[in-house]
Amino acid sequence: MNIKSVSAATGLPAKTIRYYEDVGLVSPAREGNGYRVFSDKDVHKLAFLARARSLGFPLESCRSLLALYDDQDRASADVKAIAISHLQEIDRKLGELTAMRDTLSVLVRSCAGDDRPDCPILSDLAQEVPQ
Amino acid sequence: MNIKSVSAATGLPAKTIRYYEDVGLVSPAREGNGYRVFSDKDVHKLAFLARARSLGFPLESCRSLLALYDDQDRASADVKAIAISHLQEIDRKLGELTAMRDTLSVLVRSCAGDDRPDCPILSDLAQEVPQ
DNA sequence: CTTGACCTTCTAGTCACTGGAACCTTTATG
DNA sequence: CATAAAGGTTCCAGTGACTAGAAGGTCAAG
Repeated sequence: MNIKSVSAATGLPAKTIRYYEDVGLVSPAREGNGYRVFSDKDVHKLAFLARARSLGFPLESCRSLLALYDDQDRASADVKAIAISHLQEIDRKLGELTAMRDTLSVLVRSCAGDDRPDCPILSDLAQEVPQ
Repeated sequence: MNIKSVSAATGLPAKTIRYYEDVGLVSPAREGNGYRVFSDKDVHKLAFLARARSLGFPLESCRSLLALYDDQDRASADVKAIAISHLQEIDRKLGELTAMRDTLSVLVRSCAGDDRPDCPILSDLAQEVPQ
């Protein structure tokens, strides 16, 4: 299987697959012409990575998760710990974004959005007393 | 006012203030010894940037917002347009993160988190049929 | 005179790709 | 058989917004 087919099979861009090889996440074999050849195992690994990335795991966590997947003697606690710490990070970001959203939507609602210069959004940013 | 005081006044790290000068967002004067001297105007600009960044505006939007703030003939519609587009981006990210969170929290709840290897989190990532 | 707290510039690293250039190989078509 | 299109390769540079660290200059206090 060459890179284009793997890209189609996993949904990962070819560039990304090459990048994953660069950082040692997959090691496809090579044909005589230099082309990468992906085994079913490689493809499965890449699909795993695609799924893990789609859940927002950082690449280094993906690497750990892959290693745990390969380790028949793993403890599910180790997997869960990675997932929980990622969940906490997501919650942190959600909190941040929600706070931004709340402030911004109030500001947007209060701005006339016409051709006059008065603007509560700018007043807020400039930390002026609202007139 | 030198960089440390400005940092204290705005909450921005000195490194960040230098970076903002690098990319042309502020242009503090220089003393004979090469030290930056920040006017009240500079400090106000940096406080504006700090506030806009804390609402998640990209630096280039901050640049536009600063320009609009300086332009007495602006239309508030232009400011509002930037804010609305940022709000949409935030909503997009919130949607993404919420979807991740939903999936992940289900997976985390379903994982025993003990010393046994069975793990629904890994099963999901490997796209296996849950046993 | 020295110490310590400032300040400066410069380079390189972060994260996870992505774009593009320059070039090679294979396959299909006239 | 020539050629063109569609695949493949490597390598370099850029993204955003900083941040770490090195090497060194300046200034005020004791």
